Amino acid sequence: MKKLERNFYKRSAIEVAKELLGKYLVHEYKGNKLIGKIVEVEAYMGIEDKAAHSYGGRRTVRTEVMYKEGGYTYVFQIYGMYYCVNIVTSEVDIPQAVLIRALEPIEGLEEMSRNRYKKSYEELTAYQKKNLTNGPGKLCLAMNIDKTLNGEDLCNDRLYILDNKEKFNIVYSKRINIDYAEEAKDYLWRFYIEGNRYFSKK
DNA sequence: GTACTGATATGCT
DNA sequence: GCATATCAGTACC
Repeated sequence: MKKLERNFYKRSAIEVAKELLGKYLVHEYKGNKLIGKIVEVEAYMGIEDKAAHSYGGRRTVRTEVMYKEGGYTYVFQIYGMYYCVNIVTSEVDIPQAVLIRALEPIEGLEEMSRNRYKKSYEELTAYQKKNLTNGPGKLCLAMNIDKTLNGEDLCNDRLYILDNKEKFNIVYSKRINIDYAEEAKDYLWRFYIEGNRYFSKK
């Protein structure tokens, strides 16, 4: 499989979001290689999207990286305890991003299990196995993604995405937990792979 | 399986 | 001060 290149990311968040489904997110560190298949995403369309951190052109230390060209990560901390990973898309000064909401664990399950529960994979209950990476905060823990990876270039070798040609149906639905976003909360900007058991929520 | 609660960084008013 | 792009633990079906 081939690593996705810069041009893949330099399009609107909605286009990139749909095409990210089924692709492999890879994190290499300290001799570990963790891989998860992207099964659920949400598009955040920047300036015009009330749900986006960059709505109305808001620009702070936290949101700065979204103003870069596509192909970088935007990692932010939420509720004081958890991280969420986004993929920055589009061009410079167009602050769009795709939130990764769920992964299917592919490689490095033992390491993911230790990152999440401090236990080996064999010791996990069925419930814990299913919950390894099926939510934005959970997958960050499992993949060992934190603030130090904010602004990381996905065209490097530390964190990147592999292409994958797989056929599946894409389900369109409303985004999660953005009730404050008025009319924007009803936009169908959340996409997931139909029938995959590792997505976060109906 | 659902319902409730608490943890607490960042940016806004 | 207050709200948020969340999750785990507990209690109860």
